[in-house]
Amino acid sequence: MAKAQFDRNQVVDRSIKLFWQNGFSASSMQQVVKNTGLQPGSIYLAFGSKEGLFREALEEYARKSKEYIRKRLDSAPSIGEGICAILDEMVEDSLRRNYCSCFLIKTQLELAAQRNEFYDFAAAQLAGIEELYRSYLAREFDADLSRKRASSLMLHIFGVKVYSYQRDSTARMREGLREGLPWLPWPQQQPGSA
Amino acid sequence: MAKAQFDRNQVVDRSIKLFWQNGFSASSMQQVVKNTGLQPGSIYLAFGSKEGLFREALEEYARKSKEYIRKRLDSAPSIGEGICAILDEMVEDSLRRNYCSCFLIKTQLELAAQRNEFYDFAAAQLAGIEELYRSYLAREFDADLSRKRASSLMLHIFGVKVYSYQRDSTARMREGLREGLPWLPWPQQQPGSA
DNA sequence: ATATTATTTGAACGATCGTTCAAGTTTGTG
DNA sequence: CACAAACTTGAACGATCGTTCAAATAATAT
Repeated sequence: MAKAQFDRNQVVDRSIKLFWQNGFSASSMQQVVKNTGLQPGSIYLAFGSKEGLFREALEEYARKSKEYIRKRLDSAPSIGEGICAILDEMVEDSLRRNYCSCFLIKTQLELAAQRNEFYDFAAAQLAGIEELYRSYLAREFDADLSRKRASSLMLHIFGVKVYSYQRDSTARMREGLREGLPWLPWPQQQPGSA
Repeated sequence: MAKAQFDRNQVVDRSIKLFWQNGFSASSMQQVVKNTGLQPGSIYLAFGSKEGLFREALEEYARKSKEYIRKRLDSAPSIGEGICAILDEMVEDSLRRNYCSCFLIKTQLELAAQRNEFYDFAAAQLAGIEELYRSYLAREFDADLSRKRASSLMLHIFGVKVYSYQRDSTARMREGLREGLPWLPWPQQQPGSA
């Protein structure tokens, strides 16, 4: 009884990369074959279908995204400072050569018309991320304020994930975030030495 | 020399609807045939290719979007009030059964990985819309403030265009907009009669 | 009315899509 | 070592993709 000769995690990671970049429709199984090195038969035995592979990729991406937020906020001196750090890194990320927004957002926009399971999943995961932020904020603010600030935060995050495609947008985004989320403990701007 | 027997505007409008909903990849020429009533040959004589039709659809959508903003701001009592009205309508729009965000944003996200002419066009048009808002704001604020507020406005618009997919999000978006764009002349909340 | 040109028709093309499966290979078990 | 189970291989399938084009039709010019 031979065991799988490939690393499932690696295959899923490469599929995340492919689907994230090109979307579901524009990614072909032949590209998956090229990117993973597996033959069609192996992929279909392991994942069942293109949708099965996409599902696992999307689930893994969502899991990692939430894990990242938890890790960042758990290790931060305060929730607010943690959020500031996440946002700054998000803005920084838009400078990457192959910046491609957020896999969940892209999936939601691409598949909204079909209202299929992937759209539902992406929407639920994004709602889950808002809930995650809310629960952390609830440690420092009352329930009502936490809810309001979590949704305001998500509105800004979505904005950044789209605005990032604009040329030289980092400075404007940083400014916009500080204006729109004034309750966050943004680091004071250091005065110049002159 | 027979003239075209179809209404080009109508064909483009129906193509906008199709491409806007499903995206470029997931829209097939056979769907275009169904939705427009034209035969393949007629479409290819008139538009050259799927890309040619998509180009005309995207251009027309962008033209109409800018026209809409100009019309709304020109007829408003003040630029600020006009922008408030546009934003409120945008939030209202998210309640539509087949809400599908913004064609330019969706195109940008879908085709960013290929960095093709459509991505470039969508990015340029979105930048053009920011510039449009900036030029209107410049009538009421100084140059620097207009620039900052136009980009803050775009950040919020992008956020709304994604956040709209979340369930029951209108109230949260309205609140978030009023918090994030406090310099706009939002109508005072009417006190209850009791 | 006739010739000419513009447009429509729709079957058909090659390419690529997602997927299958019989045959071959590898691994674990007795 | 022999057997069986698990996995890999990769050619091939039918469906659908975007696109073409010869023939038919409609509209104008003379």
